[in-house]
Amino acid sequence: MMTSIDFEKDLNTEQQAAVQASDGPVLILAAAGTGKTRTLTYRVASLAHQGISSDRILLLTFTNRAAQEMLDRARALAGESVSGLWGGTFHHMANRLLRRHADALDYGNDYTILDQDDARSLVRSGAEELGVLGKQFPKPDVLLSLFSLASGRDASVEQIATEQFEHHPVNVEDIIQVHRVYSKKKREINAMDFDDLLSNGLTLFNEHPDILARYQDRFLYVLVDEYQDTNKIQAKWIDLIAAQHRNLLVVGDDFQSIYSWRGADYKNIISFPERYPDTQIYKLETNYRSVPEILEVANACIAGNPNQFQKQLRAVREGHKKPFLSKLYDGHEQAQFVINQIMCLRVAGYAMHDIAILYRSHYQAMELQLECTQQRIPYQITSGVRFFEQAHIKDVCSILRILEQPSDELAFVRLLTLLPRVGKKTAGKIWNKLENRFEAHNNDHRDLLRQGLPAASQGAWKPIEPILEAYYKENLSEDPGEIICRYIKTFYDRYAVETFDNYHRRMEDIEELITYTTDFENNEHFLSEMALMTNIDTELQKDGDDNAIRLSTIHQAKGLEWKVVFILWLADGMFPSVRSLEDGGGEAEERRLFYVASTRAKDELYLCVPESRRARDGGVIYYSPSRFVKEIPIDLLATEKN
DNA sequence: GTTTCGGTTCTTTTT
DNA sequence: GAACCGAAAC
Repeated sequence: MMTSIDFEKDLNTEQQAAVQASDGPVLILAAAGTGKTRTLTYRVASLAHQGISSDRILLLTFTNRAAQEMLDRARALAGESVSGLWGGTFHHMANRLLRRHADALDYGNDYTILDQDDARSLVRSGAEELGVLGKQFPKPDVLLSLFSLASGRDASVEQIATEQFEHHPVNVEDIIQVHRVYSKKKREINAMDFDDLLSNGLTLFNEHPDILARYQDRFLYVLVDEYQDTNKIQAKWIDLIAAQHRNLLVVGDDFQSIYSWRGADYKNIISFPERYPDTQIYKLETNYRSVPEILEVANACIAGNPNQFQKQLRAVREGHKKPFLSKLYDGHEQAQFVINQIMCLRVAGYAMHDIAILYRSHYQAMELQLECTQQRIPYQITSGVRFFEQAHIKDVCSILRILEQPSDELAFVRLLTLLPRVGKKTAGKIWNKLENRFEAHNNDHRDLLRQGLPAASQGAWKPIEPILEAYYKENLSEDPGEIICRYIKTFYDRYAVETFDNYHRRMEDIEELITYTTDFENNEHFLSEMALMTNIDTELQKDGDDNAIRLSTIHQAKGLEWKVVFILWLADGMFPSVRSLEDGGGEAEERRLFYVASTRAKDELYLCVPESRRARDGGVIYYSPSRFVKEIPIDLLATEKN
């Protein structure tokens, strides 16, 4: 048995009650900063303590970061007794099941996972084939998010498209056609996008009761983090897998539901007690994170939202300072203000990494980035482009993909179009000649390929061929890093230096990628993991710069905390953003976003309210302060320095 | 007919 | 920074 855990000492009474809840459905309403992760990990440890074998516990999270943190903390607490735990994101779990059972749904078990980029090009080529990609038609990204919404809400594309384009002259029938072609193409190349992982996971259970029964029986306990962010498909899947033992514990905070745009349905959490009438409900309201002045602002801002579980954040910390409201002329002045303030905070003893600047959208941080660079203030930003979706990373992975999955057209085309004088058309022709399949160990296939290449690319292709052969001869499927190394040596290094102005940085990324491959036992595992891994900071960049301030979107800041937080662009139209207000529930969600942002702060919170912005045509747009700021009783805020 | 190049425009949020 | 579009180059 492991060392004993002192539940009474480590947890407050609210948390203890939740951790020691008896079997059956449990709903934990955990407000921001109330020790939600702590409660969940202690629950896991407590189950292990009771002698429940950890491989019969399923723990679902939303982000890779949350999964990692939870597993680490559970292990620290309960040691090896939790090592067999099944834990990860929904997408990971679905992938884990589908790798075993995809054949039951007429997929190959070696299916590829498409990221946003891949999905986009597939949709584009579908739309091109149908000849609908004119000016009057939505762009691939718009179509994709529409398909995604349909999938997540378990609704038809027709329904979502009709809703979405109610007031626009868009041919819904064409959209349905594109969706059909897109789905067909995915089948042809044996690929699933992120949504397919979830929906196929559900289909697997629905259509194969025998498989479902196995997992229902297996998982005695199912725990779900961030339940308010689940979509319909996920909720159904959870209900199914927990149906036999009914030991379903969900943790969430409807106040922090900020993902409805991708199909999250906070009704899942609201209606949980109705779906499970014997639910035990526990509320966590004691906040350890923030000073009372910050919590008062957070409570005040969220109180007006309709349809929610009533919760009040109760502070345990001592009073400090009121949040500071700063009215500024424009983004430039805002940047100046933030930087001046940071200087003061430094003098007051705060470290760089105690400070975060949060904003609605990436572009709202541009002026600040500029200013920080000029003033030599180190900053760390989680940028819009995700590590694994950068061109050079995808380039070197395309060779791994085509080796692993002969029907992966996207990888094939990507690989070939890197060669000189080979573009989409040429690559497509060769792919057709190969009858939509490239087996690298097949001599005929390689001959066909070579013959299809224009003269200008023959020289570049030649040294790549031996790598393909070596994959089989030397059994390199167990060492994807070696494939990348050889590929770089023979081709990509030269390509990169000729193509990218920031060659060195990109090659460093690739070096990191190679190191990263060693964590995986083979190419297949590596590829399917990295498709699900979107942020570098979760895995590759754990050792973030300790001496830098953090710039982040609010969405990416969820679950994190800093001593000092600045919120930028609190202007009506920027935050809440114009686009989010267009559809009905938009304002409430934006308000929750503001709530999430303000509850990230431990000691000090700064609300920045610029009143104008340069328009594209050179004019000036004026904004009134964000409605969220106006809603806060003025005496809760400080407006002058004390 | 294809590919490549150069200029222009626009950035929500994530697995 | 990357997606898009039109023009130049192969």
